[in-house]
Amino acid sequence: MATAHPLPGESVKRETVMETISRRIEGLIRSGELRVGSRLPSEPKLAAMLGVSRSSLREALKGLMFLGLIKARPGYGTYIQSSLGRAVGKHFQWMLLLQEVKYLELYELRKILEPNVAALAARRATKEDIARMDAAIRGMKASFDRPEQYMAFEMSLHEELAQASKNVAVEAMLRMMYGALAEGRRRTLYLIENFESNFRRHQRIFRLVSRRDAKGAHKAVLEDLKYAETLLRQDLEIRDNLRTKLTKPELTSPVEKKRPARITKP
Amino acid sequence: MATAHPLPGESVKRETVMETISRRIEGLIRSGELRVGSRLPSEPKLAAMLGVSRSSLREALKGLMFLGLIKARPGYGTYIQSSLGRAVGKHFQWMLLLQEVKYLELYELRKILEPNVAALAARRATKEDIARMDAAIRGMKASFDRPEQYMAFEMSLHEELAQASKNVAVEAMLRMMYGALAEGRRRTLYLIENFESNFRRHQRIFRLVSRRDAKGAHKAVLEDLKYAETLLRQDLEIRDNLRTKLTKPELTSPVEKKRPARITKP
DNA sequence: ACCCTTTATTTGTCCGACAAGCGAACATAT
DNA sequence: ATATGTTCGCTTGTCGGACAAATAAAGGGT
Repeated sequence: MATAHPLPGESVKRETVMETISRRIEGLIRSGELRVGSRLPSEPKLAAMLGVSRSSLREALKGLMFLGLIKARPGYGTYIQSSLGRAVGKHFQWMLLLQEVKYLELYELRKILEPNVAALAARRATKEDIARMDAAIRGMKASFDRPEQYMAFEMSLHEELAQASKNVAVEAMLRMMYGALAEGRRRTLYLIENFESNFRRHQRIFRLVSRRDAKGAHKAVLEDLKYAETLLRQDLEIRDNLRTKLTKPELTSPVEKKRPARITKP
Repeated sequence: MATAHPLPGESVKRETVMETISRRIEGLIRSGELRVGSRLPSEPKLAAMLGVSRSSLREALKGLMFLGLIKARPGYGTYIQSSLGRAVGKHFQWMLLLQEVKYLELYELRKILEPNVAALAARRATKEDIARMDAAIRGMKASFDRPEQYMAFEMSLHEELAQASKNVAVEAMLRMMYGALAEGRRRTLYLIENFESNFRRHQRIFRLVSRRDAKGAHKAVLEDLKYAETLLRQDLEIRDNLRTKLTKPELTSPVEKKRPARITKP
């Protein structure tokens, strides 16, 4: 018959209602009828417009909601919102959860992205950007004894840096990565054995950015990441040693559930 | 009091069923009960297990489907699949659609990511990776007269480079960016006025990677991107001139739709 | 001028039903 | 006995209707 290969390409499946609605809404946006912030028709009306039931429409809208494209509030309506919300990082968080992304790989990605982002920020940050970074730095300095608050301020500093790069694509990428990174935040929290040392490195980065020293900021961020990576690597080795010693073979059985056979009728 | 800031965090809204189910499924994956490739219970059973109706469950599953986490086939079942599918780039495509990402910003991001990816690939590519890259190169050489086929081979070359970096996080980021880039593919297609010149630059990159010259590959990719960026910039200037000459002020009115007032009852 | 209640609208959830698709078991024919 | 067509149960896709919860605007009372 046709091919012996499994033919990885899509098979000839009918278009589902969800895809249809997705395309229709995309068309509405392309034509300019729908903009960011504008309100969608109510679900019954939209369902009538598209010629589908409200149930099917709702499933499609839920999909767009998961993507962060629209936001629905009961009694108020459904609105198109910027997709730069914090839901953007969901993908990466799930990938990390599914063990597809190793934690050290994220640090390699960070070493590629963040130094360049700092360099861009050093060139393009406005006075307001620098003021917000300064606020984050001062917040960090005042939170040596509150680890989670310290981490929150540090994260806001990184987000301000991303915003100061004045590149929305770069900002979205970083936000996504930070979302995945926050997933394992607890793992790295106790790694900061010395908050003052961590603070000094961040303060140095901030000063270089505020002085428009792009190359210096690039170098400082890279050094900071390398240092953090060594800490993480040591921690992973310790954990790995523990795991190999306490191995539990009966728990590692990858039982693959097969489709249960149908019960025969007598 | 707590803080004078507007407190950008979420307000105290009740958790919706969708979020609950999302968390529950996340828990099932964390506990190892669900792995990539394993089958979820059928919708009626799962709804009973979670104590919700099938409708609500389906909406939540639809959200996970949009994220590319699960895949459902009628009459067969719902399975957990790798999230590295081609649906990953949806976010970026939508952002580009919503005019949140400028096209030139994507090139700035490319200039940050791709040279480093090429350097990683030069260090880590296996023989099989290089063989696939060679196939892509040969495909490009044989497609000078078929633009879309040429672009397809060029894209596959870039994907092979990403895969050869042996970093899934980097690969996912690149895949996402290429998805957005493909959105404006037609715009850039005719910019390649000289396919042989484009081919030579790519061939040079491939040779440097196959010879394990990380620094050389880094430099070559950066030069290629700068060249492509100048072409794009010229094109954008031409388009901008046309637009300012043909300006239609009556179309620029950003009419913000307000919620329609309720009709008073006499 | 301020506060409370009412009311229409909108989204969230649930239920029941049927169609379409799939795979395994069964029945039949060659 | 092998091969082929059919039946059957299960699963997802779609539909329609119904009610609850939330929201904002209008209206009324103080």
